[in-house]
Formats: sequence, structure tokens, C-alpha cells
Amino acid sequence: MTLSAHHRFTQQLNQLPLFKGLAPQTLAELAQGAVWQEYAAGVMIFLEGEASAGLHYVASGWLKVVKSSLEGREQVLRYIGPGDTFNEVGAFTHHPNPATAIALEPTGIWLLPRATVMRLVRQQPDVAQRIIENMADSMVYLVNLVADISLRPVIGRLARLLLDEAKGDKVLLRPLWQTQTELAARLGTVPDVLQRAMRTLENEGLIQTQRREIHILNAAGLETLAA
Amino acid sequence: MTLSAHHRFTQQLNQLPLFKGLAPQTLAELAQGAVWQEYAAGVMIFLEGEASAGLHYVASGWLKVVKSSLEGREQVLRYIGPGDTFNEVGAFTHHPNPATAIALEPTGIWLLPRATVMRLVRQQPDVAQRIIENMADSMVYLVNLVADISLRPVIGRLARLLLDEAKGDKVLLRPLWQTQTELAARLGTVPDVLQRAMRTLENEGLIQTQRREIHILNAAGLETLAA
DNA sequence: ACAACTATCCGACTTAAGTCGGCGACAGAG
DNA sequence: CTCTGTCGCCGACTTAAGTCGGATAGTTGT
Repeated sequence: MTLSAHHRFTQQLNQLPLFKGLAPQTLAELAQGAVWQEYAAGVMIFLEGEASAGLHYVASGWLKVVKSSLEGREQVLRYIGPGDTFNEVGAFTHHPNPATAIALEPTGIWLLPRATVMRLVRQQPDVAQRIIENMADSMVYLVNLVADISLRPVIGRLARLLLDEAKGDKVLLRPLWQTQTELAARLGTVPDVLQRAMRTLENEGLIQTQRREIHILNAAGLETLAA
Repeated sequence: MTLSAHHRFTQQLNQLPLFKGLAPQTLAELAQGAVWQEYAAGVMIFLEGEASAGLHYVASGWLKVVKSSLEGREQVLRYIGPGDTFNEVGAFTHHPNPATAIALEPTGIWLLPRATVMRLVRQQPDVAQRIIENMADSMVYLVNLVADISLRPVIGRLARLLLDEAKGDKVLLRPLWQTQTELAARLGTVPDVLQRAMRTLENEGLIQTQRREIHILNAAGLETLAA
């Protein structure tokens, strides 16, 4: 990792909402302690139960945070992409990692060691506040996830996911790493069940699937199922 | 609410891990802005979707934080008792409340307005850090809740709950407000299913239920189910 | 172009979870 | 004390979810 890489990273940090507006010196300090890491698709970034290193900032690529059962079933807690930070839990407490992180694509990550971010939080109230807000967002997300899984049938969750992911568009082309197995894990179920749910939606004329695209034919109908 | 009540509250705040060790003046300021609220058993403290007021500190009593489905089924996210704070999300962001809070017993709460805690966070790095740690704990709890509900059968969740709640003891006497309906909501299921699970555990000789007590006869057996 | 592998798809089946109706115990209100 | 409503208990039933075996299509590497 070269000096210029760190310099570029300093620039990036300044863009990042979490660290925007900090003094150049502070940013440089932050960048100085950072460790660059690259992961190939499918590689584990950290494992549930390990003591964890610090705050992770995703420079490029996508990854997933999951919990696994003994039988090997997987529940996706969150997808994380460029510009996101994750592992606040590991960075700010001495809890072991509560979940496992796995790269979905070739992924580049800056690792900010615990001591560095800790110092920053104590010296920069702005950063502390933004971190708190970030964590609050995560909590809202998790709370909704619990409610979804517990109180809604699979087909309802699927309908909601399609609507959210499409964000008003009528067409939804899924990234390559969103295989049906991944989608199923995100919804908290298994591929077969997901497949049936898809077919049901298709038979009822709410969606239409092509190779790598899903067309939403009847958004209102999906809303009803997702309610 | 009297001056002496506020004075007592200042004492209490000083005990509270979250605020321990602050300057007396800071504590007094904090107590000054606080609003005292009392709720009878079963009364709603705040409702999902409302804009929310600030950080809540429970002085006495127990309450639950829940999400409800349209059909009226309830998922308990967390139980909260004396000394706990809750509603970090509402206090530190402009999100509406992500869930509903309901008193389980007569409950007394100090409400710390957003502006007050916000100022505190910006001026006292210690407080900011502890709040972050608090939220991290909540996130760990939620993450595990998601995994439990998604990846484990009801009977396994029940076994784990019994073990956790007993904390090594062999006897578990449940508080009055833990009706089977409440317990079911905590486990993410319905009373009937819970009852069956209980009977199964009893038939297999793992536990024995008396009026308001549950005796653990075979902790190892429960561990196996909970694994 | 071919083989090997993986993802998808599908029908049939099993199991877990949830629903329903009713009954008996108990607690609080009158 | 009796009435009334809630809670707990239980068996029978329905539905949602998950499993299994196997066919098919698509992809990757050689």
C-alpha cells in the first residue's frame, strides 16, 4: 500500500458523510492508521465469535452480513456497499463479532483500528453524533427485520422487497450475486420456498420474470400483499 | 413534581452507569430538563410511527417494546426495567418511533428531552461513548433475535429462554406480567404453540411446571434443544 | 464443443406453526 | 357468594414452510 493510496483515501474520507468536514490533519491521522484489505468474491471477511478489529469502511464492492444455523441455513442481516461503514459493534465494544461478513464481489475495505476511531469519537463530537445516528439507522433496520420475519408470511416479505428494491421503477435487474439462494437467505427462507412465492406472484399477474430481470406489472397488488 | 423529587433524581442519575461520574452541575442541568411521567399497567407509553420525544430512563416498573401486525399479533423486541434507558433511536435521530412501548406494571419514567441529551453528547465524550456502547448492546441483542426467530424452532427458542432467564438456578418464578400470551409474544409465536412446547418439554422430563414456578430438571437436555 | 458444475424449477411429501372450538380454573367486580 | 371475563389447557384441524428427488437450463473451464 503506497503513500498515494493513503492520500487518495484521505480524499475519500472527506467525501464520506461520517467524516465530512473534519480538519485535514485529523483526516490524515485517521488515514494513517487505516489498513487496506482486499477480498475475493465468496471470501469471509470476519467470522461470528471472533474478537473484532475495528470499523470497516467499504471502498468498493458488496458484501453481506449473515448469521448461520448449525444446519447451514443462512439469514442475511444486511447488504453493505461502497461508502458504507460496518461493524460498529466490534469497533466500539469488546463484544466478539455478533455475525459473519462475507464478500459477494471483489471488495476493497479500509480497516480503521479500534484505538483510532475511539480517539476520534472522544475528540470530535460531530463524529460521535454521526456514529450514533448511523447506529440508530441500523437499529431501525433490524427492528423492522424482526417484525417482518416474525409477523409476515414469505410472500408478503417478497412483495415488500421487490417494491423497495425497484424504488418506483417498473423493472428490477438484479445484480449477479443475487442468486435465488441469496435472496432466500435475505428473506429468511430457503430457495425452494422463494421460488414458489415467485411463481405465485407471476401466476397472479403481479410480476413477470425474464432472464435477469423482474418486471412489476401491478405495484398496487404487491402493496396489498406487503401491507 | 417537586424540587426534592428532582434532587432525588439527581442522586439517581449519578448512580446510573450511563451518567456516572459527571460534574454535579452537569447532572443538575440534566435533571432540570427532565420530565416525570407515570403510567399504569397496560398503558401505552408511545406508539410506533409517532415523532418521538427523547431519551427515556426507567425509574421503576417494567415495560415492553413491541411491533404489532395488522391482525393484532405482537412481537416483543425487548423488556425494559428499572435503571434501563430506551428510545435511543427517537432521542438521537428524527426517525419516528420504530416500535411501540407499553407499561407492564405501574411505571415511573424520567423523560430527557432530545435537546438536553444532544447537548450532553456533544459536550461529554464519556457519555457519547457509553451511549454508543449501549446501542451496540442493543444491536447485538437484535441481531441474535433475528437469528433466533429465523433459524430456530419455537421449542429451541423456549429452551434457550428458560436457561437464560434461570441464570443457573434450577427454579424460575416468573413475574406476574409474564402471562403465556406475553411469553409467546416474546418468542415470536402464539399462546397455543407455546403451551404445546411447554407440555412437550414437561413430557420429556426436562422441566416441571407448578403454579407460578418452572423447575428445570435437566439443564443439559435444554441446552441440546437450544443449541 | 464438451464435460462438470451450479442454479433453477417443479411436484410430492413431511413437519412446524398457527387456528379454532370448547372446557375448566381462577380472579376481580358487584 | 356468585357472576363474569380472562387465562390456561387441550384435541382436532388448516395452512405455511421446509424437505426431497429429480429434471432442465445455463455457465465455466478445458
